[in-house]
Amino acid sequence: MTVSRVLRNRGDVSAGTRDKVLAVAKSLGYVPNKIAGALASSRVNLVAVVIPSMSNMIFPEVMTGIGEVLDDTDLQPVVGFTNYLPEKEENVLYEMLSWRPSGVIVAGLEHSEASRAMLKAAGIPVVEIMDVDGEAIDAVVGISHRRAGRHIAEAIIRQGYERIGFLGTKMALDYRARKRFEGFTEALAKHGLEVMDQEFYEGGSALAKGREMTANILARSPDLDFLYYSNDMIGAGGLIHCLETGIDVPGRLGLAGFNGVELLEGLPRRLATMDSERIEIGRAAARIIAARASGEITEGGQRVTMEPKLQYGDTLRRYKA
Amino acid sequence: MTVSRVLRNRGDVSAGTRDKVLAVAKSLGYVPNKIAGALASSRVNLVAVVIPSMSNMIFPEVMTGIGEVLDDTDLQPVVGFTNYLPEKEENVLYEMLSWRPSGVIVAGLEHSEASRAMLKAAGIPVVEIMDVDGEAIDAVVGISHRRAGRHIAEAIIRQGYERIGFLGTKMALDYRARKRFEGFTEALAKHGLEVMDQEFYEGGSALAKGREMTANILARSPDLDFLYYSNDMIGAGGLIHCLETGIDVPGRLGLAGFNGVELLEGLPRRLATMDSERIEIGRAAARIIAARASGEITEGGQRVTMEPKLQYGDTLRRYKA
DNA sequence: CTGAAAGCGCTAACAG
DNA sequence: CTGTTAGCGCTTTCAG
Repeated sequence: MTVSRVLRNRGDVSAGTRDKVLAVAKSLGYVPNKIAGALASSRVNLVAVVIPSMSNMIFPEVMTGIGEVLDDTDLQPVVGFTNYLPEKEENVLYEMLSWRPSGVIVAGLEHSEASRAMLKAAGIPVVEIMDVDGEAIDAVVGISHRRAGRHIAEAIIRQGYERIGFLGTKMALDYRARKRFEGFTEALAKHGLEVMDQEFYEGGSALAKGREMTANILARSPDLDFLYYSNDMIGAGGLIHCLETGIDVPGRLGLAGFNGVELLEGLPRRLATMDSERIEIGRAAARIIAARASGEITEGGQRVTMEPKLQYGDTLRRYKA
Repeated sequence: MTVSRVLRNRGDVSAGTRDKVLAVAKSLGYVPNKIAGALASSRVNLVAVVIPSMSNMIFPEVMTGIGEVLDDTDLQPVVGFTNYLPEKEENVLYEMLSWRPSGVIVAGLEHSEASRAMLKAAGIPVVEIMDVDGEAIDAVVGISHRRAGRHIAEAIIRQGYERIGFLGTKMALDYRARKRFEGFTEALAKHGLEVMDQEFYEGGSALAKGREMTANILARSPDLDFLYYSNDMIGAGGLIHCLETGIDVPGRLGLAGFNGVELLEGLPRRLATMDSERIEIGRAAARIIAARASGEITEGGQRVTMEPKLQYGDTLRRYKA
């Protein structure tokens, strides 16, 4: 039909006919059927976004970044949650790929063989996000968590701390947290140091857990002079504990977290942290998908490595700069 | 083909043929094309979720609830963001409805005429969430924000506070915040009281803004004896300000927020608040969609009103209970 | 510039 | 139990 041409303002149609069609369409409350359209044209304006969950404050921000840039295109995000479970990821991917999306944005570089195979076979742009330490399927955008861990360890050592404790989550499948930890201990080892005590948690309010864990670890190992937290929320909990119990921070005890969550900016003291560039990662990933979906870019395999800056805040700098 | 039957394990197929088909499908890395399937069967396992944004901590939790229950079904969420803009909502809805989803979950009861018309004409379950104060298109699940505002005002008055200040956001289009405020002032009026001073913000870190606004309003109106915040984050900022400056809370000054964000549970003192039941709202909405999509329930128009409880925390109770 | 016709890859109904 | 057939509502190509 000519109608199709009008609705997609494609091809030459006389102004008269166009107006007529538009009028009728509106009066009928006509909503096109993209399913049929997609089937016929094999073009789908959906972008699959596969992330672990929505409940940890970091992925919502990634989504915000993605949403921002897709907004300027005709692409729409479809989200799926994996709960950090590889089998779940596989299902979700299968499900989503069966809609033949224009691209896939997936968190992490660790996937089951089947997932990798599907992604490779899909023939669409795939952007793995958050992490760059590993082998990518196609494009990647993220930070090096290993490097981030090293980086902070070095800063801690440089400030003269040497009895270091680590507090983190129990998440066995959080590869990024693990890589940070590996980079961290590796850098300590280079200076002949090691983590002297550790404490893990799961579930519950991170802030409260952070207080609790900090109290625990200090009770057990009172001579620690630095606590490295795997995320800012528990770090903030630790900071609150120290403020309440009058521990001299950063003199007697230094603290650092990870993520750079803006949300904590109003605390009495700023926790040392490292920005994980979440929004920017979302934006960059979406930009790659958009550019490739529109044919603006044809090659794949782009690598975008963000360089998170260490923010000393008020809990890491022992010596005046 | 019989193949179709196997892949959807439908109809009677002999075990032998089934296995053969499955084997071939796997070896080929076959991923079905849901577009064609949907077109042929006019069944789509997508649920449209239309929310303002992902950046305010409340919608991610709603998504979590939705994701949780859809997980046990074969339904998948597709999200669209409106940024609190009615025209944007209209576009997003149009876009999503053109995929003929099995249901729509949309935040709020306020929509453009066109949006309402589309939703009504779609012939699929529509669940409006968050708010129940207004006329629904089909099903609703949420809380009464007006009632929540009244409720907290009454509690404040009961505790003997009477010089009350309000701190909130500038969001003209946040109808729910406005309804809370209306309920709040209405209840005050009933007792011959009114809001004595107000302060608004936009953008930035809510915690930091809360501190700043609290300092401002108290500088301007030092005789206020209660501050009601439109959300917990700015409320927490206010609480921190009070703790730092040594203001007696809740003796000389009472504080209350709104939302019940679990995240703040580790603060030195618990802010009075009211749980907005976000996860539960997400779950209930998804349950309605799931039940109706599966034909388990046929009638529409269900109304689920959550009853948020007032949590006194440590900043509202002046008198011993 | 506008119409007609042929599919897109599947499901549903119907025969065998 | 298994094969065949006719669409689903569009886009695309090809004639007018």
